[in-house]
Amino acid sequence: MGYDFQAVETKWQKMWEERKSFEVETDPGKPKFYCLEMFPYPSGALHMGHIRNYSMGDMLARFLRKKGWNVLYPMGFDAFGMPAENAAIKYKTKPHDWTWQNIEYMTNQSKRMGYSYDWRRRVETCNPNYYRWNQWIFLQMYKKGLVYRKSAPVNWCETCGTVLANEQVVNGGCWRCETPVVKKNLEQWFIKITDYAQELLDNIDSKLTGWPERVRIMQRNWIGRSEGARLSFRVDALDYTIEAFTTRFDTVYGITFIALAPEHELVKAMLDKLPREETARMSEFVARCAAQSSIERSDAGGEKLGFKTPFTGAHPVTGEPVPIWIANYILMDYGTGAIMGVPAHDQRDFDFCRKYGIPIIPVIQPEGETLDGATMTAAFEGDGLSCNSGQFDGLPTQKAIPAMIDWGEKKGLCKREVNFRLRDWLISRQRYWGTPIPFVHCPRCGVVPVPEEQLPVLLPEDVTVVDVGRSPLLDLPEWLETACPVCGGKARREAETMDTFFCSSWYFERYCSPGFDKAPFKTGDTDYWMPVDQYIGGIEHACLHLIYARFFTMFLSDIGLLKPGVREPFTNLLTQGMVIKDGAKMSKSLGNVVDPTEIVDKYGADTVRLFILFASPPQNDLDWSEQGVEGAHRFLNRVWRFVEDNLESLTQNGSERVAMSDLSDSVQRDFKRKIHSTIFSVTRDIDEEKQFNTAIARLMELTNALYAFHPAEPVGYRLRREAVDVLLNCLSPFSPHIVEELWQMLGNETLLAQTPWPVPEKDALAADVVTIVVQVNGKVRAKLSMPAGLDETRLKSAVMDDAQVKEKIAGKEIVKVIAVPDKLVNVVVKG
RNA sequence: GCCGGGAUGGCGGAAUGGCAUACGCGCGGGUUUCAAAAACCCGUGGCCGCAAGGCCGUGUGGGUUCAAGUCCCACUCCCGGCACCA
Repeated sequence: MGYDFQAVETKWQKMWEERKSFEVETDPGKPKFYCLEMFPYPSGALHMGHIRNYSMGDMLARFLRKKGWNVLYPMGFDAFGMPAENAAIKYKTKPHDWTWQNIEYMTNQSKRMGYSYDWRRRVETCNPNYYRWNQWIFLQMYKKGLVYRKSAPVNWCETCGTVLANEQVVNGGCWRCETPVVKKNLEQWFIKITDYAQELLDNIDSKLTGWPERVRIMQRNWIGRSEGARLSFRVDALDYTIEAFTTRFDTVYGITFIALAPEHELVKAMLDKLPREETARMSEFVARCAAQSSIERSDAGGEKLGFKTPFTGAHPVTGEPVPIWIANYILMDYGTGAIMGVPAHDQRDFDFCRKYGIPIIPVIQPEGETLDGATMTAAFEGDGLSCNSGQFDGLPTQKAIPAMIDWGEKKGLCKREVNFRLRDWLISRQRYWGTPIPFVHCPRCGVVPVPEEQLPVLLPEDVTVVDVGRSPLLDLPEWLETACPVCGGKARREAETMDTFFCSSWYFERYCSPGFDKAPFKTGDTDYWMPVDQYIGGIEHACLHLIYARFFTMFLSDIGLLKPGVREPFTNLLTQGMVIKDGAKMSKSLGNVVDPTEIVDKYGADTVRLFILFASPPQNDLDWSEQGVEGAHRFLNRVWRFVEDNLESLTQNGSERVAMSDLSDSVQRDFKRKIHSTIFSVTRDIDEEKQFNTAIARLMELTNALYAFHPAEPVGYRLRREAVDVLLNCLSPFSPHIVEELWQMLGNETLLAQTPWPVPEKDALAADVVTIVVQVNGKVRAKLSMPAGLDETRLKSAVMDDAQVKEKIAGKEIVKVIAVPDKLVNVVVKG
């Protein structure tokens, strides 16, 4: 059916490649535009979500090229990760082989879609020429004091003797043997991303103005800054000072208990001091908390568990003894792992105290109420007037907070502090298929970095993965055993690898100079290309990837690799919605997956690209409909047929334009206007609104107008040729192959991909005649054709003189007449 | 619970406070055909009416305005994020 899209698409893909149409170079003489999509994991094949993402990016890249920008538009693969290890076991292959096979397959899929990437710049993160720079950057971070080791819990299966990723924990058990998963502490590698928390937060307001509001809010919440004070409780019996953070120092007089996280270091010290029986009970409680999954622990509705210790701490202000409890709802990884308990003004503390019979003392009274600790049914967390708070009684909350902290600081009772919800980044993974962490464990010198000149620490490729949990590196003594870079003695390599988010935090800088072997990238290239002007990808990366990449850019700028002005990697961000079918996200488990390759075979890449951009605005979810695909295909056939059927008259009438001023026939003038208003709207929809669906709708309208226009004289034929030129030009970013073929059929020797984007003629945008809507009391009563450009007064009198209008308002008193030039007149009447 | 976003024909969706439903899908009718496919043409929010025309209509209830899908207030439902964060 229709045109031979197979032949056309293959022909032009070959042509673009031969002519190197999309290869770009750093050229400070030209204005640059960096258009980037989130690179895929090479899982086997591109899915519809990828196709949607890349069809948007390619359309923009092609559009911007035609607008005269020097466009960097690259593609690569985020190629390390656990699925390769699973696949290696399943298919009895090697992660390396499986990954590279997928990379080649997916590259070919992309080429078949006609995406205009500069393929010379392809980056694969599993390539040693890439990951050696991961290692190098990691060492720079180490030098700057941003890398540290700390013991942290991992999911552990006793039966398999392995570490499990969060996704491998199913209902609290191992995904293979169902053994309950336990937390086990391991020494792990961390990066101090929290050093950048404040800048990461500040730039959201000042620099990320081209990002969707929703992502900015998500990042703000993720970073989670809160201002407050740190205070301390002296525990003489243990010669220890408990530190706690609070945002409500104004409630300090309402403290009735102290609560520690079960993992708090003081808990261990207590165990040493207590009699045996007490120790047993306490250990048992701590073990019970530890057995709770992190999900149970962090469930707001979950039961609060507490254990009263025989110790007390001194109230920071009054010095009175305050009982110390251990509670499951206190988290070790936020604040200090200890809190001041103020049940009257914190719901969690309130629930805890009601359960365990701890006294409740209100220190804030809401307006028009008097709270009584004995009868309260819920904590009061709002603002009110302080009470039971010494000299601060009667102060409203918003004043009490700063006043009491000022006073506390002067007296040495507390210290202003800012806390972030953002955690340091745990980057070590107990896995094989990743970037080896460039460190060596020496029995004499400790943990020492591999010298830069010895990089890369190569990841052995010829390995057999037998068990997902156990890294094969541990069974490769020839790789594991090495010489200590400091003392030269026998030492062991770090066998853990980096989180793959590390790889994806700077790949866009690598694209600027992909082959460079002296540094991660050439500064001259990044100075020109960075930052990315338009980034496109899924919303699911709103917090992790998009924060890590921002942090990397700040760091690389701090060490002078990126110019100081580049603090943020992505100026504009577009987050596309999911591809939905039958009401759910396409997924293998639901069996509603549509394979892009099959659809491309059936309808061609041009059709798929067009449908996917037409079916919904970019941010929305897209409902997959094969009937919709047929509609898009029908449209392209209509365009093809028009050119083919009228080829003779179209080629005989050259493309020199007819000026608006030379047209007198109203049908011709309207048609000319349709052509130019189409250019205007399509340009605006793509460039400013990022509403690709409406841009395509306008092109469909132009095509409809083209079929409806019947040229009679030579001027008409020239106009029709102008319309076809504009249509093909504006359609080319969306469906690039078919239009290239039609363009050639029309006798052009240039590539449409390199033909400048059309500019609308100003005088072809203004209308001669407009339809004036006439309303009576806000209801449409007539539509009148009027010459354009009448001012308010003349419009009013013209409308009021109209016989039809006179009839509608006959016998009624005119109260008021509102006129909007070229649009509408509303007559307000009474009676 | 908190923070966002949303709700428009049978469906996807369109509408700088100014003609609600552009464009596409689907559906109905027709042309062409031996027949079908493809293509083309016409119609397509609901109700009343032979018609002209009228009334109603953008989740619900109020408000502002000459005029509200659009702005304001309250609510319902759906989606997303965060969630015992001290």
